[in-house]
Formats: sequence, C-alpha cells, structure tokens
Amino acid sequence: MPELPEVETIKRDLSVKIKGRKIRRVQIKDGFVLRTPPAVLKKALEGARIASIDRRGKALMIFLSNGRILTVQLMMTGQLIVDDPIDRHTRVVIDFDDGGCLLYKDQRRFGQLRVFERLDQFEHIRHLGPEPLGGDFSPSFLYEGTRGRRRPIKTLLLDHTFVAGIGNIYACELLFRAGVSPLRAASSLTKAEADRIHQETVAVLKEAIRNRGSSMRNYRDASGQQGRFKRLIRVYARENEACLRCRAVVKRVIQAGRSTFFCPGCQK
DNA sequence: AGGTCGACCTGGCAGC
DNA sequence: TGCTGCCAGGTCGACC
Repeated sequence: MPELPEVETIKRDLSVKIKGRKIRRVQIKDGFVLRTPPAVLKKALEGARIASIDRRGKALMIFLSNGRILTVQLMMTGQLIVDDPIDRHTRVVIDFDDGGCLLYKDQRRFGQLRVFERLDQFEHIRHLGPEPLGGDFSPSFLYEGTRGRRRPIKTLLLDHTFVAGIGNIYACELLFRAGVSPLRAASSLTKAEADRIHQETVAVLKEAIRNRGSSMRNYRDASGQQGRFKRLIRVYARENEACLRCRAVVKRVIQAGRSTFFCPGCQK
C-alpha cells in the first residue's frame, strides 16, 4: 500500500477535489472490499456532501455532512481517483450530482471500506501509535520505546502500534539515511543512534510528501498520477547494486516475512 | 507478552 | 507460448 506520504498526498488532493461535492449515488461493482453492508453504506452516503478528509496512519477518513464517516484503508493496491474512467479494478463508484465521480480501485482487493456514525467506532485507529510527524513522536519517545525491546529496529518501526504510518519502503530508507542496520536489536541502539533514526524518519517522510509519494508499482494519487519520490529512493529494491554512499553491495534479507534492503558497508 | 508466520488476493515478470 | 515460482507500499489472527 501506499504508506503515510502517499496517503497524505491523497488526503490533500481529495480535500481540494471533492470537498463540498454532493453524492448522488453509490455503485458497488465488487462488494468484497466493503466491511459495512452495501445497503448501509449506500444509505449513509447518498444525498450527503463531503465535509472534510483526514488521515490517521495509513487510514483515510472521509467525513460527511450527515455526520457519518467513510473510512478507507488502501492496503497494498487500493486507489482513490477522482473523475477517472471505470476499469476492471474499479470496486466502488461514488457519483456526484455535478456529473463527476470518486472511484475506489483495487487490483488485489485487500483494501477495506467502512462507514461509522462516530470515529471512536473505528477499531483500527484506536491501536495506532503516534503520528511520526506529530509532536508525540519525539526523540525521547523513540529512544525510550526501544528500551527492553529485543526485536530488530526495522520491525519495530513497521509496527503501527508503536508508530503509525511507516511502511516497508520508508523503514528501509530512513535506516539507510541514519546509518543503522535494520538487523540491530532495538534495545542495542545508543541515544545518538535513536536520535538519528528519529531525525531521518521525519526528514524522509516530509521529503516524500513534498514529492507526492513513491510509485514503485501500483500507487497513484487522486488524479491517477505517479509520485516523484521513487527517483530519490536510495536503497529500497536495489539488491546487488552498489551502495550510493560507500559502493558496497546492497543486500536483501527477510525480516518478519518482508524484504529488507540495506547496505552492510555503511549501516552498522 | 513479545515476536514471527501465514493468509488474504491479483497480476507482472523471470526463468525454463 | 505457456507453465511455474516468486514478488509486491498492509494488516490481522494464529501460533511459538
């Protein structure tokens, strides 16, 4: 899926493109992605206006004028695209009364759409750790959070109950920039190393947002365009290539079932 | 309790 | 060409 920078880009795009528009009807092309009964979802959306859009971790929340909330988790291949042609991956069509539409597309159908009456009913976000670009994610929070944790620092950063929104690409990238091996036990980090990880987490996410995210495969923004951050990626998906910093060979290992890319030469 | 591993799906690509 | 196996920005429940 899109990680935090990609979801943030979609949130900002949607805030411009669909805020205030009135929903005329909802077409369910494939109910598989719905975690709310189709009739309930249609009843909540049809006739309502888009009031605002927010993000928590990788989850999007679309607030409606009637107080209901449509939540969207894009998972690996979900897309929210405005005024785009319907194709075979289009699962939900939200038609506006001005003739435009918002499409939910999802090749792999891992994504999930729900409707709530109150946000506190959205179980998922209750378990999320702090936003990495918010004030609660401080250098001391990160350092204290690593104490007594023997798991590798990379899997800790991917754990959204620890910190929200960091996915596989940015976990690899920020550890590369911080010069810390993803294999290191979290508890083994020094204060200086934890500080560097905190600094690079914030820097890489902000830089990715400025560049409208990374498109490795499926990610598209709300206009269907790719993100520009891919060309700024330094280690992810570069197995067996020369490290851009020290020319050592970039390695790929599996951690918690996911590919990790790192440079054994300059990540200690 | 903390941490890892499948399963959930579809499709593109490399190798034979 | 066509098959097989591997891989993919996430998340959760089952298991050790």
